[in-house]
Amino acid sequence: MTRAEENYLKALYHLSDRNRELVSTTELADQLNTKPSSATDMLQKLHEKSLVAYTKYKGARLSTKGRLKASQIVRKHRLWEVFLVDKLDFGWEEVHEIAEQLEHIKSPELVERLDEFLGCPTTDPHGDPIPDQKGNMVAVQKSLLADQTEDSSAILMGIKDSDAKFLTYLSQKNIKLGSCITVLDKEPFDQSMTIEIDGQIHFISKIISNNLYVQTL
Amino acid sequence: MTRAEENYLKALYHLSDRNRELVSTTELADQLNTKPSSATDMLQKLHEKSLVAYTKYKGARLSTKGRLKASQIVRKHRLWEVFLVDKLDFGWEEVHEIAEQLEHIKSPELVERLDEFLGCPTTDPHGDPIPDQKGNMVAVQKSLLADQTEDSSAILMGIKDSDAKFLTYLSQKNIKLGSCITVLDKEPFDQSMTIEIDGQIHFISKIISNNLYVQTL
DNA sequence: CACCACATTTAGACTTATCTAAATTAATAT
DNA sequence: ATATTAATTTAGATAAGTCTAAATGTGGTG
Repeated sequence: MTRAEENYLKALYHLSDRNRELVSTTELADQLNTKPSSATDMLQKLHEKSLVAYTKYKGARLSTKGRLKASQIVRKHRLWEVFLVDKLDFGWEEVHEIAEQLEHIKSPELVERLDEFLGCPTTDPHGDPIPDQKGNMVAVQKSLLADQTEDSSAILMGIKDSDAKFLTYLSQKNIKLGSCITVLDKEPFDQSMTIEIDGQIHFISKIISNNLYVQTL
Repeated sequence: MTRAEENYLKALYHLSDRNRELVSTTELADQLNTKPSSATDMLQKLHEKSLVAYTKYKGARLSTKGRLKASQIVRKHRLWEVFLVDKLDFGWEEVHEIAEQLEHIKSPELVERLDEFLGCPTTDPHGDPIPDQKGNMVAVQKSLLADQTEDSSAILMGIKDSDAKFLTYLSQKNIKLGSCITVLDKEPFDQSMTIEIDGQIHFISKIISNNLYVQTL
């Protein structure tokens, strides 16, 4: 498995997670910052290798074999993220790029020893579940902060789209996984919220609250 | 810096460490399991980039810039080896291959945090010194076990050529870095030795004793 | 049902790193 | 000093992954 192949499998894994449908070459190319023609080439190659079910002009889907491969890469990515945050004290906004590299290290033994060393975590620093060796993972019960009612409290469980800028924004406001969030006020007009975290008051837009997964208390 | 470029710099670093002379394309190619023609191509490329001083038909030597780059790769390699052995309980014979991959991870921040996490070690699990960020390292006072006299004792400080088979051989005999070795008998004829380690008696050939660095007590 | 707009694929080119085989240079021995 | 040998370099080919531009297919709309 080359690095490029792994990246395509991972991209398909993430895209079909949400869609459940066939993934188009354009979607795939966008996800990977490449051109559709490159995606076509790679899909044909991965189809040859039985990692992807692909029909010309229709789209692609991971095969069982491909999904397993992809989940193992995601597993590695998230375990390394836990390592970087828990052991090396990186901030959660700094780890994605480094984990993108570490996820390609080839050594099954290493993955399992790392897992054990970290105490077999089930979620990564952004709240995303870590697949086990077979690709299974615990389904975390997550709802959006945007859907919380006024005066309710909830625990921050995860981030929907964790790009570095957003994570930095959260860090600055001292918002972390596990933080208890109380909705003091919810504006019916634009759905912006006034929330309390650790005694601090913040005003957040719907864009923000729509990007935070919580578990209602 | 591509991975191939890094591997060539590292190979030059290791070869010129012992030689101190110009490195030939054949030597370099052998070290990397490639052909001399490939080495020629890469040397020209690295010369363009001012990482290597190379003159046609004569040989190559790292530039100051190239040596620094190379030492940083070696630094990463050895730090990761310490991580694998100290934190993940790998045997010293298992870590080289994995570290060959990890040494190419690009993140200066990661290296320094890893260093700190490991307690800023000065030698790797095979007793080789770990360069600092500037490429400096502590010169360990090492002599060969083969040169020890009868009835003397010494501490095992390092391995000269640490290939996996040899390391496995040592593991099986429970010979580790830091072990105290007493030379009970030295055969003048073939220079084979009878040694004692942790109360156990072993017979070793000159080939073995010539591959073990010790510090005389 | 034909046509248009858009998505998708193909064709051909480029880059990196490698190889084999041929040409060239250096070193050595007569 | 020259010829032979061995190392080295060059030339041309290959494979992976990407791109641009051109060709082709798909689906919706009038």
